[in-house]
Formats: sequence, C-alpha cells, structure tokens
Amino acid sequence: MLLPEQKQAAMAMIDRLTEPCSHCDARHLSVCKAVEDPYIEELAALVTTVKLAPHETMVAEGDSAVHYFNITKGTVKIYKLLPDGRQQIVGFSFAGDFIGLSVRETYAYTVEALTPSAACRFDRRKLEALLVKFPKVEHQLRSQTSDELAIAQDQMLLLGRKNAKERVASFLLQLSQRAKRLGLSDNPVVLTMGRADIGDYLGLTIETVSRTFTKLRAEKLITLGAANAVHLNIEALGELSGAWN
Amino acid sequence: MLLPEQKQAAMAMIDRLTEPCSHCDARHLSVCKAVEDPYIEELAALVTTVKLAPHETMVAEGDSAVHYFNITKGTVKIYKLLPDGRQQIVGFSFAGDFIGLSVRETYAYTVEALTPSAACRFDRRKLEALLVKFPKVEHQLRSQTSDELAIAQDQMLLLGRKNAKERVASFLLQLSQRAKRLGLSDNPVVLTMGRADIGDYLGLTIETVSRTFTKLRAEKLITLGAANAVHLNIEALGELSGAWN
DNA sequence: GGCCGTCTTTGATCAGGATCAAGCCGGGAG
DNA sequence: CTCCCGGCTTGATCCTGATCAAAGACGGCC
Repeated sequence: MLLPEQKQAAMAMIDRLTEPCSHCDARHLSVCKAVEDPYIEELAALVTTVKLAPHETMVAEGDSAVHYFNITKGTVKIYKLLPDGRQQIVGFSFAGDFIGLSVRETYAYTVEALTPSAACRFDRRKLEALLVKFPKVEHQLRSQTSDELAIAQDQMLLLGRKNAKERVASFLLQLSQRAKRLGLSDNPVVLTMGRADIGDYLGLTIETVSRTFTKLRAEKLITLGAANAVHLNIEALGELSGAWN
Repeated sequence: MLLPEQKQAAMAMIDRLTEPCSHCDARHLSVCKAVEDPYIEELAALVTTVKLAPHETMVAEGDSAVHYFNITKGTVKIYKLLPDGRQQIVGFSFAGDFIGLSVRETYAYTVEALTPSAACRFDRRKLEALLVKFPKVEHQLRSQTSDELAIAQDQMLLLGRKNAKERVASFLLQLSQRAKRLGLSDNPVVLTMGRADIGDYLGLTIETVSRTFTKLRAEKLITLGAANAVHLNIEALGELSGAWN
C-alpha cells in the first residue's frame, strides 16, 4: 500500500510522462513560455522527450533536419567538422536553449551531450505549422535567434582578434553570466566541459588552454577548486577580456 | 515644356520619392517581399531612405538602436571594435540585406559604407508593432536571422580552425555565391572591399591577405583582372576551402 | 587500497602568420 | 606629363600559439 505522499509523487510522475510541457523544469527558460497554459497541450502533443548519456549525439552534421530540440537538462556542445577532422565548437547549450535556430534542410552541425542531458524533441514541420497559430512563439523564436546571432558575432571578434588570455577570460565571464541567467552560481562557476572542448570553442589547442589557466591562476585572476569549480576575479577578468565597460 | 517620356520619368521619380517601397529595386530580395502590394503603403509610411558615401557610418557601436535598415544599394561592412582599436568585421552586407537582425537596446556594431550605398530606414518600434499585423514578415525576419546565424557559424569555423589559404579561398567562394544570389556575375567576382577589410573579416593582417592572393595566383587558382575583378577556379578553391562536397 | 585509463599539466621545439620596413603601382590633380 | 598619395606587394625578422613528447593527477573500478 502506498502512503499518500508516495501516491501523490506517483501521480505527478505519470503526469510528467503523459503531459511533459506543463511540468517542464525548463519551461520558464524556453520558447515554450510564450504558450499559455490552456494551449500547452497542443504543444505537448508534438513533443517527445529524449535522454542522452555523455558522448551520445542528438543530431549529426548532414542529417536531414526533421526535429527541433529544447534542452531541458545538462550541457551539450554544438560543433562543426572539417574533412580532416579539425573541429570548431560553435556553442554550448544548457537548459532552456533551443537547438535548430539556424537550420536548413540538413543540420550544419553535430550536437553531442557532455553531461547526462535531456531534451524535448519537436517534429519540425508540425512545430512550424503551429507557429501560425501562436505568433508569440514565432516572435520568441526570432528573439532567441537574434540573441544567438549577437553572441555569434561576439565570438567572431574573439576568434578573429583576441589572444589566448583574452579568449579564456572572455569565456569564463560568459559562463558566469550564463550561469546567473540559469539561476546557478555565477561565481564560482562549474566547468561542465573539458580542456579539449574549451580549446575547440576558443580556437586554441588543449595545451594552450591549460597553460593559460595556469597563468591566470598564477596572476590570481582565477582559483581552481574541487569538482571543476573555478572562482573568478570578475573585475580583473573583465579588464582582460576586452569588454566595453 | 516636357516631352512625354520626360514627363513619365518625372512622375516615376515623384512616385519613388513619395512611395519608395513599391518601386524598390531591392524589394524582391528583402523581407519586404512578404508584404503584399495592397499593404505596402503601411510599410512605406515608416520608411525613409538614406544615402551614404564611402566611409560614412549608418550606425555606430553603442548607439541606442532606434532604427532597422534594409540595404538597397552598395556594400557596407559591419564591424566590432576592441578598446585598443583591433577590429573584426562580422559581415559585409549587400542589396536586400537587413541590418538589425541581432539587436539589443544598443547596436553592438558599427555599420560603414564601403561603396556609395543606399538603405531604407525603419523606425524600430513602429516596425515591430507592424509585425503583429504581418506575421509573414516576422517569419521572413526569423528566416533571415536564422540564415545569418548559419553563416556566422561557418565563419566561426573559418576563424577558429582554418589557415590563411583556406580562409581566403572560402571568402572568395562565399562572395561568388552571394553575387549569384544577387543576380551578378559569380565568376569573375568584383571585390568591393580592400585588402584591409578582407583581413579584418578573415582574422588576418593585410600583409597575409596580400601574400595569400599572390600564392593563389601563382597556383592558378585565381586570376586578377582589371577593376578589382577576380576570376576563380571554383573547383580547386572548393577543395581548398574545406567545403563538404 | 591499488591499478588503470583518461584528462591535465608542463617542457622543448617548431612554424604560420604578425610585425616592421621598404618599394611598387596606378590613378587623380595640377 | 609629372608628382603625389593611398593601397598593394614583397622582404626580413619576430613571436604567439601549435606540435611533439612525457610526466603528473584524478576518478572509477575491482
């Protein structure tokens, strides 16, 4: 026999399985917040949830783009490859981020989980069709795409014109701001990706990333803690990063 | 006394001044194509046209973002600066391109004419308000933003992981494809920007750009003609650029 | 607790592109 | 026609970050 609180928990679980959107932990962060409660079921109808273990891929470069995704948990990396294997990470995505904002007929990137992750998967055609009915969602999508574009432009400045130290400083500050938006600790920040991925994001090698961390630590701009936590001297890193303040 | 054809030309001129959109040369290229003729006047009501001589700026980094622009003629560069003067061009825009897709409360970039240019200027608030009435335009905007984001991601791959030769090859092919979209010659292509701007776009110095052109010419991958025309060996450049073909 | 595999750090050397420095070329003004 | 100026090319050298190599650190697993 179940105790009342156990029964309640079980009911909530069933709800979550059958009607994922209204209980979605990431809803307040995502485009879905533009859909009002009475209509959320229409959205839920075209959603399936997917779970990913580290190193599993959600979409692969070149695949026909039939789904959109909304990350609800974890960290994923989005990267592009050159034929000889060189890799460029164009972004890390966290809970609330929408995947598929820059999409053509096929995906132009691979999306791979770094930590245990989860996502809502939308059928692309059906979601596009729904947008006609929910112009607010279309607006929300445009707004998020626009933000991503601004971030991408910042990243071009970083990749084209900043030196290694400036790149790492900018990266750490960016992580800190992102963590704040997600309601996590913005200082110290937790690095959910390894040195190799940081390198592939910043256009550096793993050795240069490591050396740069060492230098920043020597100069007391960062302190490395346990469990990949990094405490930042935000003030000083800001100077270094080339931010306009 | 005016001859009939002169009179007609004069009338057309007046039309153009008072009702720019329906005669806009760039309309078929731009977001405005989503507005049907009977409604085009509503769009025209919030448009003023601006002309720019080379080196004039349309918007400056940090300015309050009160306008959107649609380039109708010429070439402009969109760039970001670091406090010490280093510059990164995040894009070149041509007829039909919309400026302001990635916008926050202030512009995050400067837009400067490279050639004599013209643009439609929209009041940002009013245009945003109109989008509610013309969801097709919102969709069109999202679609263009999404394209820009995909291009930006390609550029991150270029800036983060390609060498000088691959960068220049990619750039030339990109110009060629863009020219084709605009209905211009895709081979030879005309360079409407100088070596310094190419460098600031590709994350290289002017000297490296120049040397790389020289090498490509020596290897018969390009031929430099008069008036900044460059004839491309598209096949061979494609190999070099790291495109997936 | 000890072992192994993976990730990170550190060291030594190399190289691609930056920097510094002249020339060159072509177009416009006088 | 000649001079001048800005943009482009070419050359010499330097330096940052890449590459090659090896040793540590850390965590998971038995």
